[in-house]
Amino acid sequence: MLPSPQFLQLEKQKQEKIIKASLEEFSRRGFKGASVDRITKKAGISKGSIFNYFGDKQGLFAYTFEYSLERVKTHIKNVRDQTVNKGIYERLMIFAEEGISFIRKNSNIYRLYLRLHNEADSKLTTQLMALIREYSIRFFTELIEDAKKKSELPDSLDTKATAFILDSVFERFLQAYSTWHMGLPFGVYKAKDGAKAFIRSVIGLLREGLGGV
Amino acid sequence: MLPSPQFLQLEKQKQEKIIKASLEEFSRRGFKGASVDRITKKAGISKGSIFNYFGDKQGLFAYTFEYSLERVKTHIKNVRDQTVNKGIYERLMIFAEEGISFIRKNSNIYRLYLRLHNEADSKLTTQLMALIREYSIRFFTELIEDAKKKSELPDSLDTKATAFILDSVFERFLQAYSTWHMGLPFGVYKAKDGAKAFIRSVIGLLREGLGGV
Amino acid sequence: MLPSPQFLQLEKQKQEKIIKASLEEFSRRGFKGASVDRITKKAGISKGSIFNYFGDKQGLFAYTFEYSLERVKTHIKNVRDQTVNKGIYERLMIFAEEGISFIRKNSNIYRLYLRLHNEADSKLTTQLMALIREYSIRFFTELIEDAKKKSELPDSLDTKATAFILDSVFERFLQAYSTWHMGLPFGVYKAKDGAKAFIRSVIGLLREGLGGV
Amino acid sequence: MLPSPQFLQLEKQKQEKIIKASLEEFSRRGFKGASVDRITKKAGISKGSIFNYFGDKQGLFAYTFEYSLERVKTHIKNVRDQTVNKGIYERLMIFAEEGISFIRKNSNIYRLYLRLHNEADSKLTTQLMALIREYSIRFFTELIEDAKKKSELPDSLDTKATAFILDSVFERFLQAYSTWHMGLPFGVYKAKDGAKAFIRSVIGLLREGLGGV
DNA sequence: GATGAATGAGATTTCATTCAT
DNA sequence: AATGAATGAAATCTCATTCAT
Repeated sequence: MLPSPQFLQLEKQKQEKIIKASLEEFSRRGFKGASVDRITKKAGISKGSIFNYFGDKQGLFAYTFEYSLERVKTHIKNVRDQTVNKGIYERLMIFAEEGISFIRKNSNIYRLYLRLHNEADSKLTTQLMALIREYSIRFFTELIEDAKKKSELPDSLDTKATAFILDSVFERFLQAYSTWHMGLPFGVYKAKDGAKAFIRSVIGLLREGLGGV
Repeated sequence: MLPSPQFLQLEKQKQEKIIKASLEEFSRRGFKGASVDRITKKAGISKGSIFNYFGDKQGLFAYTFEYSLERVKTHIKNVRDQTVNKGIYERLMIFAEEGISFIRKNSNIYRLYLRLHNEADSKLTTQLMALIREYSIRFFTELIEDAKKKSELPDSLDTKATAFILDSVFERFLQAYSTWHMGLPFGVYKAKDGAKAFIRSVIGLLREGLGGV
Repeated sequence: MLPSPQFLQLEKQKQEKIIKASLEEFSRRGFKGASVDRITKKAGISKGSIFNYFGDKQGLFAYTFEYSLERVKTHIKNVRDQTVNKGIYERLMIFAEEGISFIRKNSNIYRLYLRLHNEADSKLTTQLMALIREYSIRFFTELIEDAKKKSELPDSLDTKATAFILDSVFERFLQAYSTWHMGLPFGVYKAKDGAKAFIRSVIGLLREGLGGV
Repeated sequence: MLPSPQFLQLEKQKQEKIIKASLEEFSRRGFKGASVDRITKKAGISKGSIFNYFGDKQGLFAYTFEYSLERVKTHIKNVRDQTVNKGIYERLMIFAEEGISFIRKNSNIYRLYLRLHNEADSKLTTQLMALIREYSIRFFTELIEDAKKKSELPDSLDTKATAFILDSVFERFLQAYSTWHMGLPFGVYKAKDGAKAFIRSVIGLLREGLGGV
């Protein structure tokens, strides 16, 4: 899973150019569909070099994915740490906004994640998927437990079910936001701050409940 | 998107054998990973025929997908019609149970759907994804509007946001249930009726709200 | 080790063209040095076909080798059967003459055999070499035992050592004859019937012994 | 065929390390199969240096081979000189024993020689093979002529044919001894001094003749 | 209309050789 | 003089698609 020392000694700019090309190709075409040839051409390096750096196609994919995952984790950690003093609902709101912002700047990373559903045969992919889901669920679990401690949420709340709901809704929200075809049903997305307003409604609903008999 | 007349003139049994083989291959390996050769062998027909029937690999995939979608639609319609006289929360509960049951019997169809995330660049796949989401959202929208008419849900409820939440949570529930690696975080899935109990908690939470300050 | 049915259904002429091209390439360049591309071009078929027929490069090599070995075995069997009523020394002489004649017509087969020394790592090659040596030694052993039965050779003769000497000398003779660079030291080879005269001397020597104190 | 002055100016120890690594690689994998990378790593020098020293892979091979040949020549010369006062048959026996001993200590050199059969198209290899055979035949010719002078062998003996027989049998003996798969047919090889006893029988047979009508 | 052998573009991967440092 | 990262030609192999039978 480690690239060769040669790769790590490249100037950061070149490293990033390679990762970016790889990320773009894998996120648009999936593992099988991606062409190492296209990646090297996009990255402006030779075919031989990419194999020197990563051993084989799998190695390149694994590194690209881990690199991306690291960026996501860092992003999430940052948001968590910067909102530690705020209330749970405000935190969720900020988390959604920052998620949108992250996806806007890193659309390929999100697409790469969506791809993973696809290659479920390979052990590698299965493990990667498990990593992500675990990480995400754990994040929400911590958020909820923290809120209970601070008496922002009732102690009686079912943590697992709540984490599940939040994870589902937020993942779907970002997914809908990031892929144009998911956004179509929701005109609100087009309006300025439409997304913000929409997620605010959703969070409100989750808080108050749908109600009814 | 239409197979050739020759295909439609085959006896239904043979048609289904072909679709089943195709569904199995595409759902297990994705579009790129699927092998036309394996499909023809599993289906017991010649390589030439499959191209006569569907033009190319894409055509076979498209038809297989549409066929599967039709089955899902029929299933959903049936559940909707059979529960038209029940309350909204009971309907949701039955919908979840029937979803589990459908997936148990048609695991390949659900896997095929998950695969679609993967091939997002091809126009075809994008359109298919849009179809599904639209259909699913529309189903929940109808459910909610019907419940409002019957005064089971308050008129003031934001229909779009509610449909979005329900769609997110239910899709994720079925996804978690159908793929072993998603189920791991939730021990409840292993217990008899664990899934049922869990989704009941989730629906309860959605109804009552998370609460808190 | 069996080629696909498709290959066996080709007209014999085409089959032979392919084997001939393969034999030529492998015998001139060894396994590693041989290029499947060059073979297909020489044989006038497509790259895909050769893999359809033989699975992979190894399969092509194995079949080519077995095909050649079969021809050698048939040749040896024929000579043995046609000389069964002759004396041992006349048989050896005829065996040498027929060996020369076979090599003249099948120089590639002999070169392929010489190549095998080279690829001693691969299990396949090792097994093939063992096959040949065993076959050759067995042939001489039978010849000697037959001669003992007919009282042409003394019963006290050490069969193993004798078979070893005959095998060594005959193999080397054919080797020297077949590769121009081995022939150089022996001017006799150039003269008409020089080879015949030379091997006659050698057989005479083996029969009478070198003598001396 | 000459390495660059830079190579010759290296300390002998380093030169030998390089040749040893090269010999090991070429003798185990043949010319095509050998990897320059592995050689440089084993030798502890850089890839650039090996090309500075020997021009290209062929040059490295040629030098390695000549170096090895020189060691063989020296060995043969030593045995010849140290046995100059002994009888011809005793000399042959010692030659065989010393051959076994040499191969035991220099298995790579012998393997390299066996490899040469393989690369018969390259002019280089062809020339090298010719060198060896010529040298070997000349050695036996000298031995025989010397024995004739000393009246150990009859003047009437056909020198060329005799040299040919001895060369064949001794080469084959060493070959059978050095490669495990050649040794299998001869159980005698396994016993202590089995090889010695066997070659003694063979030499005895050559001296006395096979006999018979 | 059905067949399946033949095709060849394209994929991944290796490795001798070069050349800037 | 030595280094080793970069190169790219060439190798093996796959597989959707065609087309003669």
